[in-house]
Amino acid sequence: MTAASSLSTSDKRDAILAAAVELFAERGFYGTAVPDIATRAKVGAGTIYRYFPSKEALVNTLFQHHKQRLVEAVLGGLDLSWPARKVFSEFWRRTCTFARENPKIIQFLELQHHAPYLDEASRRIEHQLLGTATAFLEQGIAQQVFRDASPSLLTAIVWGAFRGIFQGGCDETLTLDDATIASSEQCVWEAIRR
Amino acid sequence: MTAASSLSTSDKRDAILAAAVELFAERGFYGTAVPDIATRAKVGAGTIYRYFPSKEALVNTLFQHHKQRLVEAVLGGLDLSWPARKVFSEFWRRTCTFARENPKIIQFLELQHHAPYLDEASRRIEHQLLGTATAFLEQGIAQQVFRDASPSLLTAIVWGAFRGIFQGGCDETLTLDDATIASSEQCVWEAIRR
Amino acid sequence: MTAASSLSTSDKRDAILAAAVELFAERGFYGTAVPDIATRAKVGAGTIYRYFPSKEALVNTLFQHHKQRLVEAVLGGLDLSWPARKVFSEFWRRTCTFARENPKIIQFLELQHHAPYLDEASRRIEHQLLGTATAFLEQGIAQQVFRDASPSLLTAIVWGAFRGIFQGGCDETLTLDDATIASSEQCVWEAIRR
Amino acid sequence: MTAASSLSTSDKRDAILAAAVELFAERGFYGTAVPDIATRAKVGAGTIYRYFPSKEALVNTLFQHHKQRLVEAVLGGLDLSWPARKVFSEFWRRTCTFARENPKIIQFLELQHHAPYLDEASRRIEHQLLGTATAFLEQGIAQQVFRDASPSLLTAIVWGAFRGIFQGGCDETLTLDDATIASSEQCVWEAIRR
DNA sequence: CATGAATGAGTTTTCATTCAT
DNA sequence: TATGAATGAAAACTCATTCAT
Repeated sequence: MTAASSLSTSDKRDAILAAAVELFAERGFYGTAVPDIATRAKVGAGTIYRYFPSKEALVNTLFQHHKQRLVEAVLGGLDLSWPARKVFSEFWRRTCTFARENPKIIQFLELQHHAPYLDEASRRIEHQLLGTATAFLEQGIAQQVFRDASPSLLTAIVWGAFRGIFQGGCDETLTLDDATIASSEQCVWEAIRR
Repeated sequence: MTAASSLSTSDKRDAILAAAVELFAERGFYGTAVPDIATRAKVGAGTIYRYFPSKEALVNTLFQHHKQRLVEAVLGGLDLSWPARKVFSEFWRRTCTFARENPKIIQFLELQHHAPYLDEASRRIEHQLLGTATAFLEQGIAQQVFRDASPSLLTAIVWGAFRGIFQGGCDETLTLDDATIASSEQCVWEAIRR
Repeated sequence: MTAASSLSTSDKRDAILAAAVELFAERGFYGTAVPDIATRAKVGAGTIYRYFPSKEALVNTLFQHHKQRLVEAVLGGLDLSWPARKVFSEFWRRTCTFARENPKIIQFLELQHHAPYLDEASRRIEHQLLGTATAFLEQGIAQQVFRDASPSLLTAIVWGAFRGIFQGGCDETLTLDDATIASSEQCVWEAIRR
Repeated sequence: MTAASSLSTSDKRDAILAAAVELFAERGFYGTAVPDIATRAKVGAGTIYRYFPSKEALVNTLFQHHKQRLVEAVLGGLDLSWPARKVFSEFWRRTCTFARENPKIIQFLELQHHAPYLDEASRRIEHQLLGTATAFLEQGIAQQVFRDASPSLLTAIVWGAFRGIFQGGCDETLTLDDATIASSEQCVWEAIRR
């Protein structure tokens, strides 16, 4: 067998992950059959079980991997000691850009929110972004940059607004272009600033 | 036989609806088996099919019923010719109150968003609240009460923020008390006002 | 309650029998649901079980009743000592007339042929007509009126031909008018006569 | 592993078809449960759905396959320009031989007559044998070989008689040996000849 | 290592039968 | 006596997972 006629091991695993994230995003976990993932990944159904012990393990692997990517894309190199306005602006721009470039992944991540099949590791990572956001907001509240409200409330508003906008993009009632991102940033900033 | 020892026909239907809305809210449509609904409703599995022709018909009945209740609770008696600030305030207070009193229902409604098993009637009613919101925002934008942004964007931010806050309430990272509602209203108003 | 507002006991039983024979003829035993019989008979589903202990008992009652009626209609007052030609002619005319006047009943009886749910009594009566026919044919063979073949074979041909013609009537590829009956009698007579 | 210890894919499909035709012949379509077919075919219940999309598709596949086999066995190489007596003789001998060698199949085919679950293709093929028979009889009537009766009537008598004889064979009131076949051919020929 | 046919437990749904009214 | 709502066992069918090749 020549190199061209087969995929390397890692490529197969990646094909499975890519197919699964799309299908889970489109139809949800219970709505997606393992053989359908295999078909879209162009591998045999049994092959999936060489890389993942179960459908649940697969969805958890995906969740942790992509949540991590999101965290890195949004927080990587962000310095919370920068001015709050700049931090927020960066955060918003990065989040929206990530969403624009990886809509299926955001859709996938949001759909799995609090799902019963997520394991401990997935649940832990789910709170990572939230934790950093809360820390940032607490600091800003103390410095009287942000409204004197619970950091959880401000986090809920900011992340909720992002999800609403992202969903608008998916529904095609909204276009996630630069102008919209800038405009939305302004709105959400006003929601939280003092 | 005493009145307490048996349920009337209508009570059984109601028990099925109540059990189903809870389970769908907790586990989603595909994650909920019909016999689970029957068990929680304390009826036989076959009984469900005396009231609803299929699991899909059941979820659509629930969706339409509760979405209608939400629309009425939020929009009933609301006069869009009132000052925008007052309309918004009423809308926000009513929405949050409904969510506080009917958390499972909000959770259920949000989970079914754009689900493939929703029928035409469900999809139509899904857009009713959105349509009124957009009309209200358009009017406010024209009157320079709201920011000069697309009404869809403002809708996405307001409804997204509400969902974020509601989810915080479910996660118990937030308490939906009157103070939080008032505080959040202020935040979201600032997000959209000019 | 006045006499006009309710059916007598016997009328209900008859309504059930009439509804059941039609449905069994149209859809077969397994294809007919008991509640459908109740609906067509305009009685409650439970009422059927006041007259018949089970669906199987109902079908056996029907089978025995109508098979008996058929036997009487075909053999009643027939004297096997008449000339064979006349006996056959009477038999054929009576059978075809019964079929023309009671198509559903013939259809029902033929559909249940050798069904696993028929009980001993039904199976016994199923052979009654056959037995008389065989006796008649044996006598005719001995008298060299009929072909020198096994009476079972002649019976099979005569009854098979009748069923074929009857089915043609149901399919509307044939009209069971007097001319057709006379013509068919001639054919079938030629098949068996010496 | 030896050849005997496993079945090829096609063997499994064949085992399902063979088990299904027997059970449908014995108990009818509605009286046969899919798991019963699986048990008799010695496959898992799910396996049936790898080869046939539904129970209805299975029965239609069987019907079309075996009806086609019957048509070929009876009509293959038959030349309607041969003398009518010879054509009839061949037809009768072939039909009876097929029935003797494939009793379950004849039983199966006759039981499905005009069943509501038969699809268009099945219904079309059902009329093929009938059509040829009618054409042959029409020609013979025109040539004054056959009785001056409607071809449908003669067809009904011939096919009905065959079914009666076949059923006698199943009931064991008749033996389908060569003598019986020859004798029956003579009888039925007399029924239709001028 | 890769496969995909095979499986059986689990799903949705039907229906003969019961029983409180 | 008559009812029809209620039931649960069993039907058709699906799909996560296994295993022989």
